[in-house]
Parts: sequence; structure tokens; C-alpha cells
Amino acid sequence: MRASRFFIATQKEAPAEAEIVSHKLMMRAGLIRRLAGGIYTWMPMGLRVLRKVETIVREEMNRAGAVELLMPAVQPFELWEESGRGPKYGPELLRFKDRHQRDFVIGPTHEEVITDVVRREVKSYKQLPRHFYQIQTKFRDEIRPRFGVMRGREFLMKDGYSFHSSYADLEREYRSLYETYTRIFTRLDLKFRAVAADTGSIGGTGSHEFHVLADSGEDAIAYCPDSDYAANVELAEALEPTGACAAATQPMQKIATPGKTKCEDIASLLSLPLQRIVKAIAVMRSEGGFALLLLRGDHDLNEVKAQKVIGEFRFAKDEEVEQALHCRPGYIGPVNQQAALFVDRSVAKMSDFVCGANEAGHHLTGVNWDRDLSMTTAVIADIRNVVAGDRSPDGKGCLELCRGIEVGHIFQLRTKYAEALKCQFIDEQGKEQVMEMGCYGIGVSRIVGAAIEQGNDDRGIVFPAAIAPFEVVIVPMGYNKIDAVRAAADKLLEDLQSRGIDAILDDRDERPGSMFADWELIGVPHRVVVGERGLKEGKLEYKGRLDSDVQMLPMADIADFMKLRIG
RNA sequence: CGGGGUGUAGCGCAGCCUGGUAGCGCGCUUGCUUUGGGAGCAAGAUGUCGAGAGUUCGAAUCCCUCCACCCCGACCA
Repeated sequence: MRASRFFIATQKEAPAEAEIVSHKLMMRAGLIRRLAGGIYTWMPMGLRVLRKVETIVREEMNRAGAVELLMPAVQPFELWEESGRGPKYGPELLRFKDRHQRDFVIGPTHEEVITDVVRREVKSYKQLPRHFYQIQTKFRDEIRPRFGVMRGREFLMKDGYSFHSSYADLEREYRSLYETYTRIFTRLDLKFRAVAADTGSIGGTGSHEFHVLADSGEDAIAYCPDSDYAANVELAEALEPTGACAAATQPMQKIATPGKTKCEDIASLLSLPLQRIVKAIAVMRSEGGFALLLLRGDHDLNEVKAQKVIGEFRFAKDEEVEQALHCRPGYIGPVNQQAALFVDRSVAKMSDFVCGANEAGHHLTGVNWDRDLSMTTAVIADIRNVVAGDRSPDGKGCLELCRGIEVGHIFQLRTKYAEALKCQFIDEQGKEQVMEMGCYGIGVSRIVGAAIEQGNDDRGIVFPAAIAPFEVVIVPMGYNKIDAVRAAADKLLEDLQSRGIDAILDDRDERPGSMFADWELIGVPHRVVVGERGLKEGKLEYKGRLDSDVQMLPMADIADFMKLRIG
């Protein structure tokens, strides 16, 4: 490739709307351009990266025995009614009508469509198992698209679906895809971690997420450095504190705490650690009305866990709190009131604690279970987020926290969709059975953002060689002026290409500084400079994107050298 | 959906408070010089000041409505 025929669209400044480093760099390097909120054009330079990611994913999926197909982006809404997922997916599902007033959606995912395909095509246990996948543009009408392609509304996804005659066979495929995903992210040269995950709206049991580790990630991951335990914080279990509840040593006392509505305020007022304060969170349950959730002051509510314990709920409005407890928010507590109590495990083991007095401007100190309030009707459960230092659920050490960008997700869907859509087969005994299903997703476009989030410096992107838009850039000093330079650069391009190396020759009439800056911004991993100075000694100049120094190499050796480097 | 913020040239921004000729830097065009780390000089082009309605002799500036975008939260892969 020659730069003069390609399209390079670098910019010195990123648009103000770009917040995180990968978004800024993708804009500056001319990889993407925004068309509308969360909707981007992949410019030629960016498309090369996207295609390289796609190729690795495709090769590994094929290797795992999955078969590629391509389903329509536009789907009839009836399928979503049939699966029962239409209402649940809600406004994120982009719906529209055709000229005959029939309802359609733009597919955010394809469980319904693939299940429809398989129920029509596959009738016998002899045709199972099957695994189909596609790499396709999806649309999800996100409430708040952000971070460029990391959370776009339109995005490229690899989605695969497997069908089985037994759960055991689904488990086998699930383990196999776990290995496949590990291979994919290893080949992409990303720092990643597989974590146990909540199954979310898609349902089913058994699920792992693959996260690229990055501080800007939207997900919190809990992991144990001393074992292989790792889970999304949404799911990670907070164990019961060890030891028994300490005996009461203080009487319960009401103290004035005017204006102190936050746990932190109370803690500093009383010179107590935050761990001695209990906060009460008021919620309205879909079934059963008002309830109080009790958490230690330094802990945060985990809504996913809480929902599993108490059912659907929302936070109570201020008026609802006043109505139920005759006290305004900020001073509410569990003592002397009738609301249903859901108590976090850690709170159940506390003694001599501080909580709201259900009287404006007052809190209670020295509160103890049994003596001051009953635990008999309370539900004790794990409803908080784990924090660093908590015991690992596998008992092998303590948890650490880090942040991740979810780039892959594998689910055991079991029979959820097969049942709803009557996707059945005839088994060896001639009996009709519902198929077991798995599904496996990779956010192809998100990977590009995640890779840049992980690989960048003050000069720009540092792409892993596997997905860089070009493997090598040839930068001549005076291509259009000096015949010897031109000849050497042209020959090098030919040599590299004949060895299957993806090289670009920057034959633009730019100044050296601009060319260097452009290619460092774009993140091409290898650079060869062709200059008159070196040519006099028959040498060219090599520099890796992260190298601090250049190497002078004999012209004759450079193609082999590059081949060795790139592998 | 709630709270906050921003919309002025392709990009980054000033001007707005206190109404009166629409500006700066980068980029772009042309010429000359320059040519190993984002060149210099000179000349030039580019605007529905987000949209609509209003106040006013006069609106980028004041008022109202709407739209878009960003951040925080809620929500969600």
C-alpha cells in the first residue's frame, strides 16, 4: 500500500466530546468519524483494524467447529413476541413499521432468529450438536451511548449459538468455547481475565464474561490473587464475617445529630470508623411494599444481589419514606418500626452500632441485635458489593478489585428460547425433546477501543502487531526529491509485500516530522526510515513503536529482519 | 428519565455579563523559501453564531420554546 493512494485523516486535536483516551485517539488517528450519537463510520484506517480483529475471531471460531452464517439485521417483531422478550427488552429495542404497518426490529441480538432457523432445519438427535455464528452489525438503542465505539448504539458483534441434545453436551461446548475465547484474546495480545458473571436479562444459568483490564472499564471485577477466582462485582459473593457477634457493651442512646444525614458525617461527628455505622436504604418492592435494607456504612448496595433476595424493587421516594416511618430520609433506621428488614450478613454480626433514630436530627448509638431490635423476622442475606480485602469465596485468600471492559460473554442459555419457540428434536427413543442452547458473544468493534485503551502513550496508539492497521511503515526522507531514496523505498515495499508483510510506504510529500508523528499516532508497530545518510553505507533505519533507539540495518537484511520480528 | 454543562469556520476556542463591522490558533488554497521530529514568509477562501419564535431602530449577545452533544446519576450489555 502507498499512503498517497490510501486515506490518512489524522488530526492534531480531538473533538471536545471525546472523553476517554481510546475515543480521542481513534478520532485523532482518523480511525472513526461520528455520524450521530453512538453511530460511527469506520474510516479506511480503522476498518483495517476492525477486519484484523474479525479475522482472528473467525479463524478461531472455525477452528472450534462453529459454522458461519449471516442472519438479517431486520427481524419481524412477532418473533420477539413469541419468545416473550419483546416487552422486557423495552426501549433499547429499535422498532419500526414497514409500509404494510407490520412491526419490525433492528436486531440487538439473534437468539430468536437462530432458534427459528434451527427449529425449521434440525429435527433429529443425529443432526446435533450444531454451532452457528455470525459477525454482524447490531443495534441497541442505549440510553447513554458514550466512549466512542466502546458503547456505541450500532456495533459489530460476533454472536454464536449452539444447540444440543443434552445438558452434558452443552457443558462440553461451553468449556470448549471458554478455551476458544481464551485463545482469541491471547492472540489479540490483550491483558484480559475471564470472570464469573450474572446472567442478566438474557436469562439462563452458567455464564462467564471476558474482560480486557483497563482503569476506564465500566465493570468492576473482584479477583483473588492467590487463586483463579474472578467474578464480576455484580455477582461476587461477600462471605459472612467469621466469628460470632460480639456482646453488647454499651446502652442504646439517642443523640442529636442535626444536619448529619450521611454515614460519613455521623462517623466524623462521633469519631467512629465508618464500619460502626449502619445505613438503612428504603425501597418499594413490586410485591410487598415498603422495606428497609441494612448495610454497613462503608459498604455499597448490590442491586443485582438484592433483587434476587427481595424481588423487583425501586428506591422509595422521600414522601414514601415519611409515610412509612414518619421521619424524613437521612435519619431512618431499623429500631422501633414495622417495615420488612433485609439485613446484610456483615450487619447481622455487628454490635454496639450506630443507626438512624427515625426522628429527624437524631441517631442511636450502642444499638444491639436482640436487645434493641429483633432479628427474627429479618432476612439475612448477601446484598452488598464486595470490597478489596474481603475473603475470597473459594476460601483461598483475599479479594482484590480491578476494572474491566467486557469484550466477550458466554452463556448457558439452557432451554429458555428453545422452549418458548418450540425448538425440538426427536431423540434415540423417538421422543420429542427441547434442545439445550448456549450463546457466545464477542464485541468486535469494542475490542478495537479496548485494545487502544490498553495500548497507548503520549504519542498515540500502540497497537498489538496482530491488529495494527499496517505491520510496517516505510518512511522515506525525500521520496519525491532523491532518486536513490525513492528506489530503495520502492524496493523495500516490494520485498516486504512479497514476504506477506502488511506494509505501507509513506510517499506523501510531507515533512519528516509530520510523517513520524502521524504513524506514531496511528500506532503502527514497526517503522523503517529510508534516508540518504544511511543509504550511503547501504543501511536503513529500524525502530519499533516503543523502542527508544533506532537500529541501523544493512539494506539486504531488512526484509528478513522484519519477517522475523512479525513472525 | 432526574441533575449539571456546552452549542460561534473542518478541529480547538475567544466574543455574550454591559446589544451596534464575527474573531484567534490549527487545518485548507496559491506563491516563494525550507526539507531527519508536526517549517517560515506573503496572499487568500471558508460562518444560517444549533433551530424557531419574541423584545429592540438594531440580537452571536436579552427572553421563551425546541433540538443536539457532553458529564454525573438512574438504567443496561
